[in-house]
Amino acid sequence: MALKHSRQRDAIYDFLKDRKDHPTADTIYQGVRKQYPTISLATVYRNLMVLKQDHRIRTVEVGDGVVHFDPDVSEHGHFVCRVCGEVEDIRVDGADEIRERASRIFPGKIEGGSAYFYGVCGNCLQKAERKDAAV
Amino acid sequence: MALKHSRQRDAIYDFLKDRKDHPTADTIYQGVRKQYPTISLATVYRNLMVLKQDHRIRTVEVGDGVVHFDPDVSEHGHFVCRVCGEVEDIRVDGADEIRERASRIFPGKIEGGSAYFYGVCGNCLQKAERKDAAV
DNA sequence: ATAATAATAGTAATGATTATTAATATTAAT
DNA sequence: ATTAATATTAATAATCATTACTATTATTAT
Repeated sequence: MALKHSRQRDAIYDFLKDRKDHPTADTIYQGVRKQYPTISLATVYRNLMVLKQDHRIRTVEVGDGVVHFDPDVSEHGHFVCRVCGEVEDIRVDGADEIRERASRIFPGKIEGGSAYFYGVCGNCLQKAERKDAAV
Repeated sequence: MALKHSRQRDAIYDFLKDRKDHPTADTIYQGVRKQYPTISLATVYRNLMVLKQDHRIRTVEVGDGVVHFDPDVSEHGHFVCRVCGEVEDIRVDGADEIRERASRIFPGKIEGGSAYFYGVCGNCLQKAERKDAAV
């Protein structure tokens, strides 16, 4: 018996599974604390690692020095807004084609991949336009 | 006058510019120290940020909790070996096509992107095969 | 040469993550 | 259901990368 059931792990996964905003470990900790007031931050970290190893969640690193977590393990990329910092899913066809092409030219074995896009999100773009118009 | 010249910054860039192994700030620090024994780690970090803002280098985040630096700012992806941890450049055609397609479906403005591949590098793959053969 | 100020060295502080440990919860076997 | 084995937890200390601070030094425009 290598892995035992734990209510805390369930609560962590339940908190994360419906979210689309890629929260950090601390955000998850704050959220789960409402249901389990005595849960420890270390417990959150440990279980997030377990869930990742089980491929039930994935990590997203966007360059802000903090690891984000994503309950959607299907193939998709991430967009990071340089203004507000939000992380959004972005689905573009052709990723598997790129992966295949990469496998052909690469001497090792490619098992996975991830794509990141950077720029300004729709919301921040609208805000900037409104500001321009006001001047 | 916003930016003054500095020998330390030159030394940092010179150390990095010919390397293809994406060293970390600490590795760069250890390297530059041979020439500038009194250079400070904080100086290395600060100048790496300056060089990044000037688009003379880029950062590469591979999921090991440390930021790596790359003097090659041309469009290319990165492969990370899950066995030895090495980071290799990988150039696949079609990235701009993907970027364009993403721009079409995304409501914001996409200014840049980066692609990561994960797996086992050629070296580690050979080692594994040799090991299999030995058994 | 001088004045203005950007950059530095050295070090303290921060913040995210991981390690430690005694106590608790889960599970398999009785 | 009890027990025994052990995975998990809460609490907290420790680690490690990065950033902030500050008195001093280097660079540059005049």
